[in-house]
Amino acid sequence: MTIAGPHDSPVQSGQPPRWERRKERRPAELLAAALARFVEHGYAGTRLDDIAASAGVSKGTLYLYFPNKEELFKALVRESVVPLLERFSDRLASSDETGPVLIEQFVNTWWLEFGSTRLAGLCKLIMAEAGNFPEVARFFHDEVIQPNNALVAGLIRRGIERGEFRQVDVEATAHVLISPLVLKAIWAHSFERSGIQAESIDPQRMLATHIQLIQAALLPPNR
Amino acid sequence: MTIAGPHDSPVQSGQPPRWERRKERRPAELLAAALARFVEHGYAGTRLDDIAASAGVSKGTLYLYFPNKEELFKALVRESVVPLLERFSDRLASSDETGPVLIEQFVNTWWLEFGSTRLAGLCKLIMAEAGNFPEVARFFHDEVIQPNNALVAGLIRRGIERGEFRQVDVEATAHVLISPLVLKAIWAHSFERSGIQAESIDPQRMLATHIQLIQAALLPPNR
Amino acid sequence: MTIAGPHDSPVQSGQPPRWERRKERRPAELLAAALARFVEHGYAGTRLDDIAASAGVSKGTLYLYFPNKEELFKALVRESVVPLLERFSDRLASSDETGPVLIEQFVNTWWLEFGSTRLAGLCKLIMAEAGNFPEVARFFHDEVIQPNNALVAGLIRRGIERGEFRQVDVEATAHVLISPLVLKAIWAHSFERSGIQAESIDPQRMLATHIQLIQAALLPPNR
Amino acid sequence: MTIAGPHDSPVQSGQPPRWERRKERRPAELLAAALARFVEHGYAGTRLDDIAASAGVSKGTLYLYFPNKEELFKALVRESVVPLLERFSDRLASSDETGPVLIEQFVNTWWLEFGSTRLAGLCKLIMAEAGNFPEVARFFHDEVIQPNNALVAGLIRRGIERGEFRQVDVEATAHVLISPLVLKAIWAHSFERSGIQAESIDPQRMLATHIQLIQAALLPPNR
DNA sequence: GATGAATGAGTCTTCATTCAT
DNA sequence: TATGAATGAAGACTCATTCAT
Repeated sequence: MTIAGPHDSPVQSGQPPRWERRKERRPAELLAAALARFVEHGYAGTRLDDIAASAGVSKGTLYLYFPNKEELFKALVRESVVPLLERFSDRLASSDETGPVLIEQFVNTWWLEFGSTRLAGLCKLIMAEAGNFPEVARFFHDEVIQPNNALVAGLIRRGIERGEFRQVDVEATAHVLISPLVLKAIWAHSFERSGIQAESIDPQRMLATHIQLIQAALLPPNR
Repeated sequence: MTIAGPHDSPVQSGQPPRWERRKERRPAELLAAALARFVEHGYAGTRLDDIAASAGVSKGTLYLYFPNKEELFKALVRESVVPLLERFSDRLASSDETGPVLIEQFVNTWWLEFGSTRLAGLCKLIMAEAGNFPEVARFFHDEVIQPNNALVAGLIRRGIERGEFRQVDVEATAHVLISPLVLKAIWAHSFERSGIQAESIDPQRMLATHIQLIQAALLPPNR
Repeated sequence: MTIAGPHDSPVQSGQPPRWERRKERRPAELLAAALARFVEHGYAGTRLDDIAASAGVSKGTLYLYFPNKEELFKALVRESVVPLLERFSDRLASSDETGPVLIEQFVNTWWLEFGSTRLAGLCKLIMAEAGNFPEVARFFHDEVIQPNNALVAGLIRRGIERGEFRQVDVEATAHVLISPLVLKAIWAHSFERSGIQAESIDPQRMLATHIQLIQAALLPPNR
Repeated sequence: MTIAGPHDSPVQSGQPPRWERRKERRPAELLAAALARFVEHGYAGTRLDDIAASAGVSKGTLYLYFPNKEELFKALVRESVVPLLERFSDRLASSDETGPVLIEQFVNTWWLEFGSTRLAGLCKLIMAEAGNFPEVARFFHDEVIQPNNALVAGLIRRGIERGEFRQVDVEATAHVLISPLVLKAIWAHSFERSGIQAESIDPQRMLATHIQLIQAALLPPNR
């Protein structure tokens, strides 16, 4: 994450540059604190006081970096989205593995790098606030969900073209493929956070099954 | 209690009365209005004034039926859940169709009777508010999600026992089977509500694909 | 207490008149309930709902007899005051006992007929609400307190004239004489109501001492 | 904490700041304003808006110092009581004057330092609200009234032991001695505040008479 | 008359935002 | 910069009052 302050303070000569970096990191720290709070309590349910406290600064400091709560929220989404975008595309697009292997890689990588991180809460958050912040929802959809779907669709389409997968509705299949990942990630930030883990299934176990099922489902009717 | 639509008072011609008594129907009307508002704006983001207005009553009237906002919310969940519980279990459990057909029936019925209704928003709502209302989340999990999972798991297990399905991790497969349904239902109340329907896939199309895929995935390896 | 309704319902011939009296008594019952509530919780702290409930009628019924809360309160004071006015004056003014005996009679009678009754709470109530209802306070002062003081002052003045008491500041002495009675009566509706009775002194004991002290204090410097 | 008068900010010339920090003095100022308002209108009849306005701050500021109206009220009683406690005890307990002189001193001091101050209204207030705040009433009784009674009882008992006073019921006499003081103090915050001063007697005049009477009443029967 | 459901102005309380320090 | 005291608009909730039944 590369969130920089609005001003780059001129480094005093002789000063150890390490301390300057602290100031540059402030906004990112604030956004991290905000993400955690927003995910847990929702937008309206989160007080700026809480965000400030959990970031270890005073309430007023937030206003040095963000003009108001709404902009803080939007910045949060914007900045959090950037790293998501760069994660998979390159890696998977240029891989020369076979379709089934690519699917396995995608599922595992997605979970590892997104589903299991606190960023997954972002997805829940945005869905919950879509009614209040349509532009944010659109932004997230256009920048994250749509590309992600396209990526998966690409994998499947490539597999079909190569004869590794049977003919299916590519877009619909992409949705089906992604759904268990997304839902499990969201789940982790709602029910499972609230101590409801009894019957909850271990993600690895579910993902392994999911991979097997989807691979079997896509097997071409060869022979 | 079935949550009714809002306000259709058969006012006789003449001067319209400033208000009228509807002790019986009121609670359901209020809950219906509350559901719509809560789903759209979240718990904290919804004003009681709005709920009241959208139910066609004044603010004070809400307090005749519910002691406060939180109890209104809990009542909403409680009352909405009851009809959900009775929907599928009986029908599917006693069916004598084959496994693949049962799955198709389940998916279609689930979508028809839950996923495509406004009650689906309840799921999103509760997930969003799980952090603020753990008891509500637990209630919903115990009364709706868990039984639903068990129902699906039962279908799969029966299919395996009958040799209609191959051996799989039953619970994990149930999750995988349900996820696209749930996510699509949630989706409908977030992104798609916000006018983001461009790339959105028609539910029927996705569900049809989902059914095909899961049926294929569960096909026993015989022959 | 002779509180009558605003309308005297014409007695149907043949009807047992006892039942009609019920309706006539309504307002008095309502005022009695109101007095108890107002004394306990103050004017603003008392809900009309409570008064109605404690009188065994519905809220709306109050409005059949009193136009609003304030008028109910004023009626309460007005009606309660009437019996107070007639209590002592005649009896004591026309007595031919000696001064010390009259004082003893006054103290005991006052306590018996006013201080120990629920009407004593009225005094506390009016004092508490004097800031909000100056007219009521003035009314009570002019109709109750002032005459009462005058009565006591008259007793003392007569005693002095007869040589039963020594020369004193008559009005000031009247105040001193009445104060312990009033304060004890008020006390009974505040601290002692709240379960604070531990160190509280039995009224009879205090009054007996009070009588002795005031008699001794007024003893003429005879011999 | 001594409850201070309201607001005398030494604003420098130039543009007056919209508000200024006074973390130290604020609580006392707020309590002073609250006392005045509560005494005049009672607890329920006082709006926090009014207290704030009369303290020269905004409504929200009250909540920086007190969590809610009830706690503000309790803090008011608590803080106001402390100075009362320290007023008389030391002075009178260690005096070596004779009994009659001590009584005169007590009456005059009590009036000067309590009865004639705005704190006297506190007594009326607490009596009026005893029904709604029993704990407050008990606190006030235990911390103020009871010690005060004990102090007076001590004076009388000492006088009896020294032969300066005749044998009397000590506790009852203490009540009788204090009553005119308390009632006059309460009076000043009810009827006399409402412009009913016509027939009201000057406190000095009444207290002088009270002192004479009680001294005469306690005179030992010797000689 | 009597009831109590419905109303809405009025209060308490919260919290995003400002600004003196 | 950073702080946190102060603000005031907004929202939850109450309750005197009205009015359909």
